[in-house]
Amino acid sequence: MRLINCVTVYILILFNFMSYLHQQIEKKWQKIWEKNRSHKTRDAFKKKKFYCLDMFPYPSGEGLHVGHMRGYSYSDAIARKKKMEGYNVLHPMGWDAFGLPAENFALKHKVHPAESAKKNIDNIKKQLQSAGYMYDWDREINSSSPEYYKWTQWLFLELYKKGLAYRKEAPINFCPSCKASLADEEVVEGKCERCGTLTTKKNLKQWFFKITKYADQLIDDLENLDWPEKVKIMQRNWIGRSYGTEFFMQVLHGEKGAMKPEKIDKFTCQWIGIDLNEELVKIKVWTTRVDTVFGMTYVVLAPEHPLIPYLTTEKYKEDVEKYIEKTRNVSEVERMSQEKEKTGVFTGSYAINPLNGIKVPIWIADYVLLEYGTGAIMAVPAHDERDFAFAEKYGLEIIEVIKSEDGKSSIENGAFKEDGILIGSGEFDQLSSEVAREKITQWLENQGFGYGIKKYKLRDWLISRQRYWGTPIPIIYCNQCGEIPAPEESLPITLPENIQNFNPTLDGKSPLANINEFVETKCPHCGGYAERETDTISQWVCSSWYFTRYVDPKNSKEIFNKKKINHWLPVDLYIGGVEHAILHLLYARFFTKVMLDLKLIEFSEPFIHLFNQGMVYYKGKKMSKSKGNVVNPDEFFEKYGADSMRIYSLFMGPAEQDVEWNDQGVIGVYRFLQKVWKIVEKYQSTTNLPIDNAKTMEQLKQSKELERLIQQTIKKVSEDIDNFKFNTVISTLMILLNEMEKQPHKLQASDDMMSESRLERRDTSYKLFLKLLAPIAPHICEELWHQLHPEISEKESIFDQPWPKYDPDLIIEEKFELVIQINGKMRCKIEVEKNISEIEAKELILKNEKIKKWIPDEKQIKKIIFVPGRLINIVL
RNA sequence: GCCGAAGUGGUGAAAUUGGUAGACACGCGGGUCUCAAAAACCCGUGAGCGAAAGCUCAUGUCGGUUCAAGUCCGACCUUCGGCACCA
Repeated sequence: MRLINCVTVYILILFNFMSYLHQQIEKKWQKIWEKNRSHKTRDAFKKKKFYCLDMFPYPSGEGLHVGHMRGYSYSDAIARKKKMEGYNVLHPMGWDAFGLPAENFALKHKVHPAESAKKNIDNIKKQLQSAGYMYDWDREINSSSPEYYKWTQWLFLELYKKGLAYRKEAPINFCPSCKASLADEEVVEGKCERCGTLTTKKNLKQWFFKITKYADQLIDDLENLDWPEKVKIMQRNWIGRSYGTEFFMQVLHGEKGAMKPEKIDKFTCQWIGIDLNEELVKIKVWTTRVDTVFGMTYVVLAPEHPLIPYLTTEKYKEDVEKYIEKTRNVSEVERMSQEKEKTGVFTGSYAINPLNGIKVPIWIADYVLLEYGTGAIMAVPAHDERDFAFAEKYGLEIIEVIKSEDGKSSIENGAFKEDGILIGSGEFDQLSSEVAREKITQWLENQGFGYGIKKYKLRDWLISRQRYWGTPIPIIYCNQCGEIPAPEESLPITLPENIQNFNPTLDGKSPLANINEFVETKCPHCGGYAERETDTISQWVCSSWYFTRYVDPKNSKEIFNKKKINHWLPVDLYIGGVEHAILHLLYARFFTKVMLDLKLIEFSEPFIHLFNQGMVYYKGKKMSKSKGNVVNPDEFFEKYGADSMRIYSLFMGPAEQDVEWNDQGVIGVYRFLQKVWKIVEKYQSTTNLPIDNAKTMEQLKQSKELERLIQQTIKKVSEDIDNFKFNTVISTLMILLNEMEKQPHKLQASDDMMSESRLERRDTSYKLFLKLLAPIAPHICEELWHQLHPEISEKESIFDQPWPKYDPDLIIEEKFELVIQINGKMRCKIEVEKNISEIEAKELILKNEKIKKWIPDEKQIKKIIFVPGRLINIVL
């Protein structure tokens, strides 16, 4: 009795000693990996490469939440599997540290943004390290460090030299709360993307990048990318290419032609089509429906159209001025929210339709936008619903010029918008819309009135910000020499660090404008007094090229080494949230195309394969600390370990789908890992037991089945990881583990039913299992791997092991359950040989008692359908 | 308004791409161990009827194609994303 007690105590101690202590194991291996520099990537140009990239985070004070972890866990698992498959893997991480969020955080907490950024980076880095991701920290980059932004400035100058960076005065989106200008892409529903404040329009002289020059390439090259279709569509829509016709119309100011305007700047002239050399001014309109041109009954100009003062007659001057004043004060959102009620005012002038010489009134209305097309439209109320609504309200003429092919169209209930057959269109009558568009455009071209042209919704990218925390724009203004780029050797133009007040100013200037030591400089040309540009560069520019810097992050001589960049890029797999579908991904593609044109690189697209992981919700909402619904991974790391967290974040649901975090869910995978631990421990303790003792036929059969299951698991896990189906990867491994638990005996060479050659091709089930699990649970697998291989040193990692290959011969089942259906309903199943023939199957089932019960009379059988390897269906 | 995605147990979800609906988990119920609890382990778990074998119903709704539909086709409903007076 006492002896038994002693043994029990001993076993208990032993058992406790061997239990799964995730905290110890994870810390242990994180240290060993770091010590051995296991995650360092070396340039091995002959080896096949894999560049696996996460969207770099901005160092928020909130730290990481489990939503971030989800994406990182996917990429880490893939990177690890690729490593085991023999690829040289580049898997770096860095910080998108410049920009408004970081600056706003710093302002709120009254610290210097550089300080808070550093603190936040340290914290997040610690979190990433305790998750055990295999980032090569030697390649860490920080977009706010001078070593980095030197090259942001350098790229700016390269764009400047190419004429792709320019300054102009324009009405730009302005956030009154952030006190900064915003790019179109940063305005969502008329609100600031970051803080949600309603934006206003403000006229400022600003820097732009000529992204419109690449509009066609940016659309066309989407074709060959392995990206989610959704993102491609969003980009296509954002660029918004449409094909149409532009033509000029003569203007009658009262009875005479209108005089040409005196001062309109070059940009605007180009935009709206004013030729200052001509005596009389013309209006340029653009349309995608030139087939409806005979239905034009008026012309509309945008309220900001510069020709308005020259067109408005004395009689209407007051009305027009009032209307323009009114529209100016209406914010974007109000303009949209007014139920699209159309308003407008007549100018008193007329335009002449070049097709039929008919004069039509020129109106002003805010449903026409200056920034799109030419800021002026031909209005065809019969065939455009907006024009229809406007014409009805102001009693303008409606002339029908398109009939549907069946002649049934009617404009009584509104505009007929579809294509059809032309009527009342002179020589173009009876043509289809499609043909008419071509013919009419041709006619306009021949007469010198117009031409066919593409237009885009995309506008040039506004990159200046009136804020402190960003890359200074490397431009100098000299009274004598004008706008001068900073000389390359003067880079980086450093951001002054010792500054008291980095609050944005109200007058639309950057806080840098108040720092004389920064502003005042010498003109690189004449040596005289000059001033620096005080706006900084939007952080979206920093992140438009960061993926190239990882290949050569410490190079101080050039932006990156040519050989390295062309070896490693493009990125093979890019993982991040859909929220960057337009902004970041479009900008990064633009920069890549520019860098190609600058001959810096030899590829035209940055990211071959893009994957957007779904968002993690908590209590039905997006995670946000301010709303108090953040799941902080740190406590879960402590309680369940990084491996459990990683597995659960992959197990929650399909990778591309949004999921809801459930605190209970992680328990399931924690139990799974405990079971893994226990089984391997148990396996080890039975190592010395002679297998032959227990060798019965039943066990042999079982071990053969287990062997088959292992092979099937290798296949399924390998394929599912490649297809991002991690949720089923995990369930497959759970199934295998449950089976292994039932059959704790080992598959060994002494199992004489296995041929020698087959044994050579496989490892024991436990080792195979660990390899399959390793990419998603690296710490526990590394630990158990070493326990199973006491002979190897800590330097040899399970991740240096080759990824398991399955044996196709071993997968095939010899028997299967044949499903017997009657009229398509499953009635019973019988176990049969894998390759049972149709005739054999029929014979077999008709003899079956259960089936006989369902078929009282064999003559009733209409037909029998046999699906080999699956089922047989009897149709009565 | 236009474009896109999705609707399956109490919950997260699987489903060989037209062939056994609900794998794998969470939760819940019952049990073992314990003085007790926790943990762990075992059994059960779509709904309805039945003592049981078993049967019927069930993948947002209504139709259709098919021997066979969660999967394909048509119409509709709901939810979530994106764009939004883009001529």
